[in-house]
Amino acid sequence: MGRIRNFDRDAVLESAVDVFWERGYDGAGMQEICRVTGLNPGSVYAAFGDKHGLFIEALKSYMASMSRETIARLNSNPSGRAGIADYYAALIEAMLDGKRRWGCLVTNSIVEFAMNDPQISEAFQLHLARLETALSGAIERAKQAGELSRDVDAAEAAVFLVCTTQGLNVLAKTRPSRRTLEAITRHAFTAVGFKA
Amino acid sequence: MGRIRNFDRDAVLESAVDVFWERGYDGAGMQEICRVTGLNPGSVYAAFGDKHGLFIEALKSYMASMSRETIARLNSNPSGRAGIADYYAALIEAMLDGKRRWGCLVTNSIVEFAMNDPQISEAFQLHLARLETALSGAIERAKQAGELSRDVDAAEAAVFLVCTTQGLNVLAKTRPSRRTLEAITRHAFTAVGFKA
DNA sequence: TCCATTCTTGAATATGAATTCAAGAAAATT
DNA sequence: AATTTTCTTGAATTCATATTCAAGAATGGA
Repeated sequence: MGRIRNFDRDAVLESAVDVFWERGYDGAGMQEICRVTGLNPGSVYAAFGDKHGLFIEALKSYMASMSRETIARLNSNPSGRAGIADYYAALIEAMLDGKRRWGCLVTNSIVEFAMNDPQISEAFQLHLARLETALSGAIERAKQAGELSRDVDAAEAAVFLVCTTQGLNVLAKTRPSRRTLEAITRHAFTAVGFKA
Repeated sequence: MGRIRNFDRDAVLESAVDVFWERGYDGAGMQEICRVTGLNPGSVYAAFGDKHGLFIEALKSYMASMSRETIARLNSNPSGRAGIADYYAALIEAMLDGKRRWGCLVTNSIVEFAMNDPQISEAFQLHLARLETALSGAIERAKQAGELSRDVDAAEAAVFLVCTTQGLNVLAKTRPSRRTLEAITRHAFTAVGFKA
C-alpha cells in the first residue's frame, strides 16, 4: 500500500488553528505553520490542498470544539441562569489569561473575510445559529424555572447575547481589565431580564 | 518653487478610507487604491511614504470624522436618552444601506492588527475612550433629566454600550435583518436602565 | 523667456510568501 | 527480499504585490 502518513491530521489542525487564531489568515505564513505543525510544505499541500483548504478545515475544527464546549457549559447546570453565568465566567478567564486574548477565530475571520467567501460565510452563519440556539435553550430553561419572566422573548434575548459575545471578542484584543469585562456581562444579564 | 501638487490630500484620504474599510489592509491593493484615488503609485509614495503610512493617515481621518459625527448625534437632542436612541437608529440605517455594511474601520482594524502595531494600538484606545466619554456624557444627562435612575454607573454603562456597538459592527458583516438589529439595541437600552 | 524645483507617470524592480517538484525514505504486498 | 506505492524533505520556482525610478510636465521666480 505504500508508506503510511506519520502525522496526526487532527493534531496538525489544532496547531494550525492556533496560528490562524493568533495571526489571522494573511498573517499566518506557511513558514510559521510548518514550524508549528512540524510539517514540511509538501506534506501540508499533499494533505490539505492549499492554504485556503487548510484554513477551512482548521476553522471547522475550531468551530466544532467551541460549540461542543459552549453547549456543555450552558447545560452543565440545571439552572439556565447558572449555565449562562458559567459560560461568561469562563469566557472572561480565557480573555484575561488564555487564548481568547486573541479574540475568537470565528469573529476574527468574519471580520477578515467579510462575507466574500461563500464557503466560509455559510460556516459562520451555521456557527452563530448554533450558539444562538444553545443560549436560547438556556433562557427557556430559566423561564421554566421562574428565574426569568414568562414574557421574555428567548430568541431575541439570544441574539442580543450573541452580539454581546461578539463585542467581547473584539474588546478582548485591547487587553481589557477584569472589571471592564465583568461590568459588561453584568449589564448583559440585566438586559435579558435577570435580576441583579 | 516647483510644480504644485494637483490633488487634494484630504479627498485622497477619504477615498483610501473606503478601500481599506471595504477590503481590509491586506485586501487593499495599491493598484485599487491608485484606481480609486486617481493617483499613481509614485504620487502616493511621495505623499504618504508607504502603504502603512497611508493607512495610518486614512485611519486617523476616519476616526476624526466618526467621532465628530457620533458626538454631534449624541448631543443633537437635549435629552440624553433621545441622543443615544438617535445614535443607534443612524447606526442601524448605515448597517442596512450604507457603508457600515462593511462594519467599522476601527473594529475591523483592531481585529486585523490585534495590538501588534503600537502606533495603531494607541489610536484605537484613544478612539474607544472618546466614544465611551461621549456615551457617558449622554447617560449623565439622562440621569439629570430623570430619564434614568441616579444610581446607574455611567462609566460602566458606557463601556457596555461600546461593547454592544463593537458586536453590532461584527454582525453588520453578516447582513442581519432590521428586526435583529433593533432587537439588539432595544436590549442594550434596557441593560443601561432605560424603561422600555 | 529660461531656469530651478517639485510633481506626475507608469513601466521596471524588488520583495516576500505561496506553491511545486525531484530525490530520498518508509511501509506494505507479493 | 524485491517491488511498488505513498509519504517526506527542503530547495527551487512562481506569483502577487509593494515599491522604486528615470523621464516628462507643470509651476514660480529671475
